[in-house]
Amino acid sequence: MSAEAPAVDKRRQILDAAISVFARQGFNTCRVSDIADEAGVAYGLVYHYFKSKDQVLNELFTERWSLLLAAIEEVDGQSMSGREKLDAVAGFIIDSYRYEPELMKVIIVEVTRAANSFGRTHLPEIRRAYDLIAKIVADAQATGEFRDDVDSEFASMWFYGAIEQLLSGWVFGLIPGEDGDFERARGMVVETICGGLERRRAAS
Amino acid sequence: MSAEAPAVDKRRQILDAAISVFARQGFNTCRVSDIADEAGVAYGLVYHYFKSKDQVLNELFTERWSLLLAAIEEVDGQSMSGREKLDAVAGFIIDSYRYEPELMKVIIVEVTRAANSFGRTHLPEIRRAYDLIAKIVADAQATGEFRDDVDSEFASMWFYGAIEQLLSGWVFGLIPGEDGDFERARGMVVETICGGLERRRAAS
Amino acid sequence: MSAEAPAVDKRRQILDAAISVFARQGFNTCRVSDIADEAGVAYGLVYHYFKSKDQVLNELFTERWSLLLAAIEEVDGQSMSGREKLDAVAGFIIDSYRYEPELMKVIIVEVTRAANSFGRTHLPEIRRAYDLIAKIVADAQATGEFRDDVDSEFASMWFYGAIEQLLSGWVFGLIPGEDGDFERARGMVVETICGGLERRRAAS
Amino acid sequence: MSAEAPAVDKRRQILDAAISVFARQGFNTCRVSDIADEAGVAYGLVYHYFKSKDQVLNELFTERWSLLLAAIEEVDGQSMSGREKLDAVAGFIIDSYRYEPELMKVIIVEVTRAANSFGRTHLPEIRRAYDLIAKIVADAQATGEFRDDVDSEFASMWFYGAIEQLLSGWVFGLIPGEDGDFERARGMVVETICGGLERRRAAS
DNA sequence: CATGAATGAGACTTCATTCAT
DNA sequence: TATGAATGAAGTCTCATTCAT
Repeated sequence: MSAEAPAVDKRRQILDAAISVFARQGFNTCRVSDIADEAGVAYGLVYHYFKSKDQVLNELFTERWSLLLAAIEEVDGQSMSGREKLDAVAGFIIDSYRYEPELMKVIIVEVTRAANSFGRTHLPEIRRAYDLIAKIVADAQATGEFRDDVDSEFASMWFYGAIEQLLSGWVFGLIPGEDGDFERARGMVVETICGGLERRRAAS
Repeated sequence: MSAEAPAVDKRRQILDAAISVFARQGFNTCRVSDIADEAGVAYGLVYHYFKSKDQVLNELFTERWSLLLAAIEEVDGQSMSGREKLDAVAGFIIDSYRYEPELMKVIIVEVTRAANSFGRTHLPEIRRAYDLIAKIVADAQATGEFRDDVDSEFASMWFYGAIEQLLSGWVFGLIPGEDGDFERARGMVVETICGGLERRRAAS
Repeated sequence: MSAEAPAVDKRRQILDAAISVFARQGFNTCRVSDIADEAGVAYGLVYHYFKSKDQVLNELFTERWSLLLAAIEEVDGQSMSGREKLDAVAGFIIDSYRYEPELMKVIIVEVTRAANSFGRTHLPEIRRAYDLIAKIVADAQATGEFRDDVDSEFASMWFYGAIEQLLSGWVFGLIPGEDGDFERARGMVVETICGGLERRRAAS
Repeated sequence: MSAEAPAVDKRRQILDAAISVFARQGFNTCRVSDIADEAGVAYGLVYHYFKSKDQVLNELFTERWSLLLAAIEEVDGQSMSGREKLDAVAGFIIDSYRYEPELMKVIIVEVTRAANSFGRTHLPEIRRAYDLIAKIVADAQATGEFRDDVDSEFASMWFYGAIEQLLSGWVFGLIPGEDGDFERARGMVVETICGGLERRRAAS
């Protein structure tokens, strides 16, 4: 009855194909034709929708990263303890990997760590995430929940780094990534980092 | 009187030049001729000493990573608490960056996170480091110093990931990396991670 | 009452747009989409009216060149001296540039001098113009107006070449092309070439 | 005994091959691989010696055009009548074509008339030639040899244009270009143009 | 050891043309 | 008539590697 979305959205098809190809072969190694083949479209169509191979990756990153930023901001807006907030953030990132491991692999491997190429390009957005996490920590320090002898900016690095390393471990197959592991890992990383950040109760 | 070492060791010169060039431009982007130019040697000489561009990076990585492994092993052999051991390991890595930031940037950016190329190649050595750290954690759990409800393998990831993220922050210029910051950061990261791993003393 | 011509003749619109685009960017450099954009029509419409990009230029050339041929033939049919005829021809060509500089630029730059592409294709028509001019010269030689020790075919080249170079000078901005210059240039070129071709009156 | 020039100068080989290929197929139509094939060298070697396909043509043009400029300047420096000077210049250009027709074809077809690409690039050098010829005319006007009611800059256009058209005629095969024709054409073009430029002796 | 010319496979990108709507 | 998405052949340029000297 109503106008349907087009049966196939070729642009989306290309982006999805790119995720698989980038994840499998890496951005530098794969060819544009690999993406087109994977998407089942003609070579030139990639250039109809995207200005360059770079732009495909940029778009994938931006698309996903803005979800992450939105998620952190939303979490931060709620009235929760610092631990609860960090737990929610960890959960979001880990679930992102759980449900879209290829995309997250691409983002971590090709962007956030690519200090000389895409990382440099997207630095403002990447930094924004660190800053948001740092703010969560700083707020918890202000309420007395977290100790204040650890710089919040640095703490943000420990927290994000620990999680990213976790994802790397799964990407490399170094640590078990079965179904239950995701929840367990999330509990442990929050327990460890927040445990380290929390003010100790006076020992007897 | 005696035969001196050659005034200049061209092989070393090339390796050192490669560090700078890889750090500045990235492995994929730079050309072999850039390395030769930086080293001040003829183009073909790179291929006299190295089988390929890849091998140059492999050598740089292996050279440095084996020092790291040796350092961790040595630390582990000493009779120290878990916290003291991890502190020593953190110190070694941070000092590596402090004194050779370009080399460490190359290793992190081009190898340990390069899941589709060099990271895959050097996985055994990289894993070895994680395993050694995990062992330190496991031993401290066995003595009761560290809580045992956190998997030592995962803990190893948090610890290493936190430090690598720290280095990334410096590489990207996201956090201050002045002289005093190195010691401060080391104290804080150990305090945070070990603090989170240590068994809580009974609260009053 | 009667069917009107369409408010806009898209075909004409495309041809006119092509003149501008070819003049500005050159035939080889411009894209078919540039023509469509300039004309304000859809991409594919160019192919509705023309078989290929080449055909657009062919049409522009033929359209204009046949006017030139007709003009020369008409001039030649009149009872005038050789000088008067050449003056009329020069006037026609110069006025063509005066009123449609872009089109004439395209014809000269992209066709009459393109020895390996369009020039070769349109050689018969181009040659026809030279032949008509040569005939004017030959006739004037037969009447004794022009000296006959200069081959009429060659003379045709001098005459046409001088004028084309004049247009080139304007196209390149090498010589002044203000309003009065067109008439002056015409007078001078005819004076020079015809002066050189005319039988000298006996010197005293 | 003495050091010989290298048996083969590959750079020269490539330039010479480019002349043939550009003349035969045109700059735009030919591929870099055609040049390499014609020269009998590997594809990449073209890029070892030249930064781009464009630069090959630029070099060919500059190399030849500077000879032309030098020749005109030398001619202008001698004590000759205007007619003699123009005769010498015409001779130089015609001989250039006579002995290197391919190169001259390339220069005329691909550069001096290419108003949107190479012609624009080399405008200063091209203009320099016109200016030198204009100076010869102006000097002859000052001595009273040439009439002064024809602008010297315009006269330069007629002269150069007539000769270039002559060469075009040969390139297109429109006029005979056998051995004797070169000298004849030269005599005729000088006779015609200079005849038209010279002050008429008073008619009886 | 040292040099740098020579090789050639490979990738990105462009764009004329077609075609389904 | 009109649209613009889709196609894919083709060409330039790069650069790791080899090799003759």
